Amino acid sequence: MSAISERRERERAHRHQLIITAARELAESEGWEAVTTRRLADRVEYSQPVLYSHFDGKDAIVSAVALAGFGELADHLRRARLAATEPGEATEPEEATKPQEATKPEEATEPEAPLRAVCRAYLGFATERPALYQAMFILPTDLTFGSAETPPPLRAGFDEFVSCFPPENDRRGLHAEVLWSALHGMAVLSESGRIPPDGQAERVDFLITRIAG
Amino acid sequence: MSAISERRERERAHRHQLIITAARELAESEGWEAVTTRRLADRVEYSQPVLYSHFDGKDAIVSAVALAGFGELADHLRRARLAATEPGEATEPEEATKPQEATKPEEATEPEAPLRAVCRAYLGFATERPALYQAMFILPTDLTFGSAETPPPLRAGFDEFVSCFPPENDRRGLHAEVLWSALHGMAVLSESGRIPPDGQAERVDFLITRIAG
DNA sequence: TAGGATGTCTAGCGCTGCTAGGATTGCGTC
DNA sequence: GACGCAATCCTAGCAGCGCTAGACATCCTA
Repeated sequence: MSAISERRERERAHRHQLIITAARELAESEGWEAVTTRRLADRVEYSQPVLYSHFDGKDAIVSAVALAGFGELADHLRRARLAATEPGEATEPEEATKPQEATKPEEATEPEAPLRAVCRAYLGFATERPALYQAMFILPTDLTFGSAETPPPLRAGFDEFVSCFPPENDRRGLHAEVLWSALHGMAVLSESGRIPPDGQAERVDFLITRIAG
Repeated sequence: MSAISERRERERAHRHQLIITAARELAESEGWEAVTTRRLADRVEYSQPVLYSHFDGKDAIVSAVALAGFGELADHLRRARLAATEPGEATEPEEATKPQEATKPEEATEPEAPLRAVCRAYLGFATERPALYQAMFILPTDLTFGSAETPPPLRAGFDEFVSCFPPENDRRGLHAEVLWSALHGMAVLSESGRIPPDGQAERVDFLITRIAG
């Protein structure tokens, strides 16, 4: 009875992940308004009620996608930052695929290189995965941020911003909050066309010179 | 036939405004998810199809509320800026109600006083009218921003940010974009609890010192 | 006063998120 | 090896959504 229930639990976990993946793919290809419980059930080849045996509702599914997104974002930012601090000395087990926003080698000598790399990586993440970013920051989710039970991935991303500032800076947290706010604002305002999307590089340059100084 | 059709057009315009006002009030008291076409029709004491004789759809109603919001925001920012530049010399026809975020008199001598006043006014606007702000920046609307037919109120608000920087600054536009982005990011991230809402004042202080310098 | 245009409402379509209740499957026990 | 039970899954349906076709009433014009 043990082995059997173990197998079932394994299958259940697999299906749980399948739902999350299907929701994300559907959102990335057709937008979140196309992600309905019926279409999602169709895609995972189960009936609608199965979704509700895994999640409390649609918002919980979006939250699960968003949570995975925060994990990816933290990873993305961390790689960019490490690649910009000490090239070749990264503690990563293997090379893996370097983020597209990796800074050029000569920039690594500048003190604000990690900051620049993280900013570019953040905006790159937002523009390349708009649906995922939307789930993380715009759609209503069940995720709680400020409290004790905040999931680790949510903190990890923010910590990457904090790590861009020297440890002796006793207002790192504040600086990271403002930096994050500015980047998020730039991401969503340019995505919706409220500021010209072309000027993103110029804006982030200006932001870095002012924040880092 | 002229007087009659004029009266009808007047009534129609009045009802048009009534719908917008009702939608806004309903959203501000119960949130946008409570604004359904049925409830809205109930509130204006007409049937549903009447709404569609005034607007192309629900999004268009939200857009109308948002557009009014942009007008109010521009006005709000302008008052704050003028009150901070030259107290008593404002070209306003009358005193009217001064915005709550008006700076203290002694701040008016500082060069970045208008900037500070506008920033505070902006964040005050966002926190005091969350539903309106949501319609303007988060909900899907029909409004177009970057093009030639962009409604004037949408430009007016942005221009207030530009006016915070000296005319000889040839990168005012860029600075305004970054400033706006940062404020918008702070507004939405603190509203959703992603950054602590309490630290807003500290953050805006830091932002101003870095942006103005 | 009849005709016609204008304006409004009733009723309903296809969709949404979500759920109750029954059918089916497969394990554990006698 | 057959049976009872429990877990699993699906069919069918609810209330509500945005939106609209077509009937009805109302009012101005001739």
